[in-house]
Amino acid sequence: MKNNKPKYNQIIEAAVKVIAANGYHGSQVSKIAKAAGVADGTIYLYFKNKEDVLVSVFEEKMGQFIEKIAESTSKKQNAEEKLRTLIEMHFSQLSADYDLAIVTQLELRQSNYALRLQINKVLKPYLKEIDSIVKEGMEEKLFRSDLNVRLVRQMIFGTLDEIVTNWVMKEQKYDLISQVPEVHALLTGALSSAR
Amino acid sequence: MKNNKPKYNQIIEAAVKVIAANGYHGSQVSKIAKAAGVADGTIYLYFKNKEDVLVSVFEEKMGQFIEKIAESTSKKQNAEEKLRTLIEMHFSQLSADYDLAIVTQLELRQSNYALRLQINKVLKPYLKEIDSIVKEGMEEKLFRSDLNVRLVRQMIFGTLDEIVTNWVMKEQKYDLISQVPEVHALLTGALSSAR
Amino acid sequence: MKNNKPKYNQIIEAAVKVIAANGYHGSQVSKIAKAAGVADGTIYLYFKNKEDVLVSVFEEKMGQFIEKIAESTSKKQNAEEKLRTLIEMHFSQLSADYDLAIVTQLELRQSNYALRLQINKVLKPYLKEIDSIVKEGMEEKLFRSDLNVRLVRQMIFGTLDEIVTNWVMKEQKYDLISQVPEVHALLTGALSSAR
Amino acid sequence: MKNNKPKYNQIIEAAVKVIAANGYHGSQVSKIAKAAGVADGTIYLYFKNKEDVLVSVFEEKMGQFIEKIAESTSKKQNAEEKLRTLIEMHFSQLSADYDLAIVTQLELRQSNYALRLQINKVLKPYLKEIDSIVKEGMEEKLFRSDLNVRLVRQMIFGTLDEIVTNWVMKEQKYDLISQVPEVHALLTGALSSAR
DNA sequence: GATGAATGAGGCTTCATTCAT
DNA sequence: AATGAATGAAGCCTCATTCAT
Repeated sequence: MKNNKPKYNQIIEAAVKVIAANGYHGSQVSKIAKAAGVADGTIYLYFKNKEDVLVSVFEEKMGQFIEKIAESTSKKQNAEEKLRTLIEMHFSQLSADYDLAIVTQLELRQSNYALRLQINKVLKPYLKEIDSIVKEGMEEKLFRSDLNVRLVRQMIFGTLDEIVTNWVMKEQKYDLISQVPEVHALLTGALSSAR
Repeated sequence: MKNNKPKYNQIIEAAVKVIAANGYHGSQVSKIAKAAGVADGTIYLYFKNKEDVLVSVFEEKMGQFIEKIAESTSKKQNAEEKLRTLIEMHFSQLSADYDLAIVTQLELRQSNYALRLQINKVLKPYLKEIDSIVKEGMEEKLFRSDLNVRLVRQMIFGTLDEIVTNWVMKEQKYDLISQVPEVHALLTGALSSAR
Repeated sequence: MKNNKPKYNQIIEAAVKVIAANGYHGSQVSKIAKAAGVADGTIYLYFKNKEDVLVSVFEEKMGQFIEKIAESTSKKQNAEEKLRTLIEMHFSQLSADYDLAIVTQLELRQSNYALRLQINKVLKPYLKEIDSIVKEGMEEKLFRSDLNVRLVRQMIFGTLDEIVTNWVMKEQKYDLISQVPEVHALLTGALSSAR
Repeated sequence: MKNNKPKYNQIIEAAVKVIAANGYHGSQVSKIAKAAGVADGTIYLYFKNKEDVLVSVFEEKMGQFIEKIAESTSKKQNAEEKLRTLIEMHFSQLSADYDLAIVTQLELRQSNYALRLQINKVLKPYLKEIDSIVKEGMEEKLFRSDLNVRLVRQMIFGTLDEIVTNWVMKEQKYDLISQVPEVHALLTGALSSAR
């Protein structure tokens, strides 16, 4: 797919860099085109409009992001390990690509309501993944059996998201990955059936 | 105070309504002025510019929001009760003013980086309030003594914020306040020293 | 007259200072009012509108300017002396009041066509004064008898005006009054019947 | 050059016409664009902002104006002839393009201080040209050897400028070119070494 | 497929002037 | 006579999108 549409990927990569460097409102189509080494009009051969570029950035990047997390968690044996892996992968991937972290945590959130709905659609599989880990944990009796899955998912995602956003805004002045054990302990503590 | 600056408050109230109805990007100064029943230019007698109106909306509304929470929690005897009250007040206040919920959870987040920094400044006291509840709980031995206060605060705020945002985006199709006990159970479970 | 309308004169004096300090476009009515120690609305009790303030500044200041020149030249015996006195007075008065020089040479020229026509009207008596000196010089046979009075007046006024404007724009880095003899020599050279 | 930048020149020409017809303050960008037969935004492909359009009008037009004068004077043998040619060219060029005369003599002078400084920069070569004629005349002993070149230049430019401005304001009710001999006589009279 | 010059709608802000007190 | 809060018209500029080449 990448080799089939080299321009498409050039534009996606350029968009991430340009948005990370200039912010959402400073990322004009012409700037992205220039960074991608194509003409302005070429963008419109591969994308319906500017919003489509941004949605696609999110789709491509978060698609990979989520895929890798799912892949890693699937290798783990129980819900607690899967949750730890999910946190680890969430933090490590965004740690490894700071441009992407800026774009997903700060810049794309400045988009309008329509784009935000699209973004939510892209996140769906990630949220489903969290849901199934929670359900699995309940079945495994690792987690309390009376958990409200939706609320737990919102807690988990809200917590991770808030932590990463703070880390990005603090300009990564501390290490994100080293927080994994504590975060894992907090979240399993909330869910745990052990008392 | 309200009677001292009637126009100022008219404009703030109008801004909330207009932004809730039209979205951040659909809220032109002229629309806010019209809704407030004043001339466009009058806005600039009370605010430096459009951004200042938006910051002030957040300051005024979140100021009251936070103040009421602090007031209520201060009447409670221990950290667990304080946390429950904080959750209760957070949910009930936004439940009671759906326009405000739309504005704070969805629309004002579309603002530029500068405005977002201002918003963070306004939120500071709320985050401090959470911190002191956590610390109090640790002193009271209700919470584990080895908690990382920053992480816990990010978990609590991230969780509440994500829950409310989802509720707003789902167009309040379910009741927010009835979720308080479960959310409180989850969070205290995460923090609790009891095992 | 000054004692009869103290506010009127306060406003005129304030206008000169404000325009000299802030430039034509930086001199809002409210700034002039503040400098004069009156309310904005008070300006409109003494002047028809802002343009009327500016015209009046010019009228009052240039009225005095011209009057003093006429007074001084009238004491001189012949056209050559009168011309020297006119140059001397023109330069010395503007040298003595740098604010006024800025206002008349630079700032008020940025006004619109209508105001400029008013300004020309105010200058009329000065131009007439020049005319009569030229005519007197011709009668006295000091000047050539075939002079085109209009052209000569334009030469004299254009020369003095250009010299003062340059001096103001150079921020009075040299002395204006010491140029009088040379300027007088040039102009009388142009007019002189002696060959 | 004209064919290389057709839009650029269309806009310059349109600006002269629009300013001559509507005055400096009545010349909105949209009016200039319409007169040039381009979209408003097109202006900004060729000019940084509105001020840049006006500066460019002056640069282009006065550039040609000055070049033609320099070209003509260079063919003359002595300073007196050069001065006559300079006056002739100054008057004839502005006579031939009344729109340009209105723009340079009346409208562009209403511009702000920044634009005026730019205008002065453009005029520099013209003033230098005058200076060198004066110096040449002194070397040729046609002019007095003790002339203050700066003052003489200010006299010459101030005189010509005042004459043209009056002619424009009088709506060209008389012929400008026929005044050349008299003006030349006056100015050479001022400078002449013959006594 | 690729280009990039051209388009044109849309909104924040200033400030001279008014008028109720 | 004096105030000053309120008015509201008016214009520069950006930038997503198109389309002739």
